[in-house]
Amino acid sequence: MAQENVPSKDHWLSIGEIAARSGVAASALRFYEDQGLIHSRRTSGNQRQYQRSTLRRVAFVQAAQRVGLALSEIKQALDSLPDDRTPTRADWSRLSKSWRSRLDQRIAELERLRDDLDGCIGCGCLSLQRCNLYNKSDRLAERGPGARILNVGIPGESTAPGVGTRL
Amino acid sequence: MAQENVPSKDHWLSIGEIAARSGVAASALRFYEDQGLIHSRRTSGNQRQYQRSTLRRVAFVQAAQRVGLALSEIKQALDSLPDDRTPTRADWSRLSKSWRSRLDQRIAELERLRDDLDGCIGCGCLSLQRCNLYNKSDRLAERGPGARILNVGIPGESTAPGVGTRL
DNA sequence: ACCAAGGTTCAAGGGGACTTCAGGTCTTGC
DNA sequence: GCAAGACCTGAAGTCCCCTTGAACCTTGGT
Repeated sequence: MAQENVPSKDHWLSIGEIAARSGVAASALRFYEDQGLIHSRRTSGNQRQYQRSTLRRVAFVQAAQRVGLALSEIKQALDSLPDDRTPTRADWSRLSKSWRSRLDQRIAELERLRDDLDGCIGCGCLSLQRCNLYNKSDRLAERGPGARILNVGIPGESTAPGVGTRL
Repeated sequence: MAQENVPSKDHWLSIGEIAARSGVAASALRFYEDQGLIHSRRTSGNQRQYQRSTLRRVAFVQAAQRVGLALSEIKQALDSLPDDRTPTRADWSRLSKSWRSRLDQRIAELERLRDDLDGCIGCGCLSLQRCNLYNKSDRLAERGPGARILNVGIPGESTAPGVGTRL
């Protein structure tokens, strides 16, 4: 654990180093690689070597996960970065710009939720018919959280029960 | 005015009704019940009957999930509500207050994330060692793998063109 | 040369949040 | 009084995101 300050451009990092620095377990990194979120080259002895920029990719994955995105989506975003060369400032900038809107969206959503909570449940009002929480969260939650994302399942399931609104 | 305001206190709802009005599948409701998030009594024929207030519990669950809380955590919050009687304004108020701070926390977190993204990744800086994104995303803030927040509500929105390899 | 630390693959396991299925029961409307 | 539809249970299946384990190979320091 030395020399991390040395900006040697072609300093490749082992999986253990990436793990240590990103805080992500090596097993998770291998998993990410399987999923195509990160990439490595191999040493003659078949051990993984990552570019430094991988750290940033991993950080991005973590960040995106915190926002609630699935790995498959994150992969899509990362796919827009060049594999062949280290991403430039512009590359990341472009990517981050598009994600900012997602973040903003999500933040707005949470703020709305908070306000609704204060205004509706918080006040204990019983007029749930006009409650934002309800009107928001019913259709909003297409298919509950948990694991799957949009695409999965949702066979002819009824849902959208006319939004009873009447509690 | 509305008939449904008539305080027929003992109007119990079937699981199908709860499902229709909350937009949550009956199977999910049974699951929630298994997990102790909601409760029911049974008819002589062993079918579930829920109090109206269950709708609010379910709404709360949905809302909390959107914030990224795990069911177990949500259960803890709900456990502070009385089982035996319909929660009062004060009950909900107490609960929502504690929850609000979580929401605020989470919102702040996302804002920080957004700013970091702009400031660190966005700018393409290479000083990842001091990068907030890194120092932040280390394990402790996260409650581990498992419940992921789902990003619903942006079905058509396809951020990454994907095809062009450029975002 | 040796050995421990760190890596590799592949397979299976696990937690969270549900859904689906099979087979049987209850309720309701005609 | 009967068929259709709603509901019940328990077990198994699914998705996602990893972790753990077994068995073996590579690297690096003394």
